[in-house]
Amino acid sequence: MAIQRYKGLADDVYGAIFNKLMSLEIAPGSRITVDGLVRELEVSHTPIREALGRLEGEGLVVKTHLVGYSAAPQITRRHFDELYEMRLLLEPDAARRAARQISEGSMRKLTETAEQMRRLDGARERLRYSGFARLDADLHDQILEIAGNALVRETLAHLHTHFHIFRLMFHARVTEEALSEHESLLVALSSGDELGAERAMREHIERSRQRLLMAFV
Amino acid sequence: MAIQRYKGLADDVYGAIFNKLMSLEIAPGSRITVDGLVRELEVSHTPIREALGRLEGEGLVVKTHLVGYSAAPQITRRHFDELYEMRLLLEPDAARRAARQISEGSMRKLTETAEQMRRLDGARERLRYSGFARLDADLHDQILEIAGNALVRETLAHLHTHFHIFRLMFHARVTEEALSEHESLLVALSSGDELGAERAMREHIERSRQRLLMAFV
DNA sequence: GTATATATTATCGTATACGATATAGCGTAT
DNA sequence: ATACGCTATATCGTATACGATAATATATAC
Repeated sequence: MAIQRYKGLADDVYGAIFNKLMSLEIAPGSRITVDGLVRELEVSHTPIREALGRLEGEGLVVKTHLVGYSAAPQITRRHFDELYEMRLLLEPDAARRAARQISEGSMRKLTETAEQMRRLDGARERLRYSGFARLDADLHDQILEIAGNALVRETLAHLHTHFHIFRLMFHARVTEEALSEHESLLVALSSGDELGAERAMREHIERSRQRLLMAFV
Repeated sequence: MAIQRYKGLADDVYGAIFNKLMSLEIAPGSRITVDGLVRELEVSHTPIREALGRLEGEGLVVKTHLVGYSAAPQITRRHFDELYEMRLLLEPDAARRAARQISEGSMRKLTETAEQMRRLDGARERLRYSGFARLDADLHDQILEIAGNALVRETLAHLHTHFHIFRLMFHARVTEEALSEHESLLVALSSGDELGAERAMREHIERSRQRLLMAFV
């Protein structure tokens, strides 16, 4: 992640609201009153409105005139499908590029992340899945970084933000399968096998889609 | 385009600043003072700050603590390459899907847009290119709409916004070539030729890239 | 008992005032 | 002549006060 310079009090407020949204302390679709935040965070209206404006620009909150702000609604099945369709277009290609030009340092970092995920195996169920989702996102982001297209990387990170709200809802036992899929992917990457990496990524995303899909039933 | 409900005065301010950015009345990288906008638009600080916050969330302006807002910097060669790389991953696939399921009404609307572009041929140079760019964007957006993935469509529309600032910079004579490329694309779409549409779209984007690339020299 | 109208409250929307910081211009010293 | 430091101004950042609108609750009439 790129370092961010301090952008004023509104920046802190932004982070506070962002965390509330990610942790589901503010449920999707529920209202967000600025007076409530004024009392809770003990700052004035202005930085709060500015932060909410930013969140609106990013699509995490919506605004209705003379009614106020509310958290963006829950992800729908349609969005879910569209997101995975888009990932399948972008990420396998990124994996192919990554396999072509991966450095030793990047490979080591990637392996370490995968190791961390494996170690999470014994942890408590709910906590485990939350941590797993975060590390999985990190691993995918690392590959996109190696692939080199910052635009694609930022776009997916942004979509991931929306998606994360959704992911936290489920605590499916998905780790073991995903671990072996990551394994195949990393093997292809380290050996510079472009087509293998592309195929492994595509399969991993398709399977991930299937695993999460069950939650919709 | 989806209809938007009125979101208050800040919404008008947002539109005003947005237009200034698109028309290059505010140059990329130049500073935007809120007091200046207060005097010019004759509204108070609050709606202006809220609008700037939203624009920041969309990445069109950047904020520096205790310095203020400024328009996002000019697009770089690197961004340009990344954008086209991403378009090549997403749009040919969209063209393929569109060819599979296009309706008669959509096809008619598409043809009409292409006709409009052809009629622009005689207009004054600068005006022509500006209008051409807008219609070209519209045509691509229509195809993405037909393809059905709203997420991809919104993402590209968003990137296009950034890109538009850049496009207006050039007034290259690119219309004639592009017109025939659109022709091939529409023929493939109307005949339901999936692979042909995909190929035509890829070629169109690649050629568009080459045409604009000259401007970087 | 239900529906409609009115009053009250909560919240958004806007404006203004004050304090803090950075930038720029000017003067002085070397 | 140049460089350093100080002062002044412009702009951001924050807080508070007031007005407008919508949602809710209550009371009255049918």
